Amino acid sequence: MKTTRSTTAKTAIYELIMNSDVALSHSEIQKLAGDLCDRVTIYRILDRLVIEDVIHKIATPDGLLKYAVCQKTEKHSHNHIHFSCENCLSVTCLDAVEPIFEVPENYSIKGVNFTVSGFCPNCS
Amino acid sequence: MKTTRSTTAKTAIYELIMNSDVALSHSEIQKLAGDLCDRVTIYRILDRLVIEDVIHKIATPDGLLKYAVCQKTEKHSHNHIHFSCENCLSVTCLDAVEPIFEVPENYSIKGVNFTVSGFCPNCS
DNA sequence: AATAATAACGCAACACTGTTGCAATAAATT
DNA sequence: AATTTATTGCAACAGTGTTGCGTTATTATT
Repeated sequence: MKTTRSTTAKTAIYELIMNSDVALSHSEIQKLAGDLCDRVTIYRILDRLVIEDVIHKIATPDGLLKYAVCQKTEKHSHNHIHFSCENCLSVTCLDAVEPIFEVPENYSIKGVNFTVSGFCPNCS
Repeated sequence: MKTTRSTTAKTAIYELIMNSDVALSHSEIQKLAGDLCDRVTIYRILDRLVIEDVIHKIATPDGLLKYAVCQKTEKHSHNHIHFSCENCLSVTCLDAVEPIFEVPENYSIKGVNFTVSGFCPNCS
């Protein structure tokens, strides 16, 4: 069977995302990582971390992908709101807030991606 | 002042989006439009239609941008849920459903982008 | 209806984002 | 230490979106 290995690049990138208070895009991670590894490797590491469920992917209203480690509460939930600042373009997880919604019963739900945009506390 | 003009390409593209029951991406519109106009023109027309507030932009969980004309109810609201099918990749507006949520008061809200993903009625 | 002003267009070129194949490297197991 | 193979780097490619500029076509004005 296919196992997963922990490499220097993978741990370093996980640390970057872990220690950031905003969600990071691939290009932001690339800048932060410097010459840690090739940019293709960053893509592959991000994919793996998402599959391993230690980070999650967020699409901003402009279609840019960002990655964040969410606070794991009692049971981990991706069912929370993200805030996307139109001014500084930062994306943050609003872990405390859980949206309430319903969909028609013939739809089956596998995941949610809720993003509210506007101005964050720093930019208001 | 800068005025807006109605051209054949613009009306045709608006018709395409209008008559589609799912949200359309740029490339889908390009295929449907054939040799109606250059692909750069499609980008510019989409931007204008969004600014004119007759269509709205949706980011799928994979960061792909799609465009749709939403049903205008009594007062037009972009504050509804979109459904993104993981199988057929279609995006539809669930106009009837309005999510309930709260954000901390130091955030100011200008827009929302709520996408639920899973399997649509056709793919369940 | 002809003219003038300029929004919109086509084309070419570019920048950014993400993917794939393959040989080389390094992590985990024996 | 040797073996297995997951992971990496590199090169090349594909898709997505943008910009500049000369030309075309829409709209308003005469």
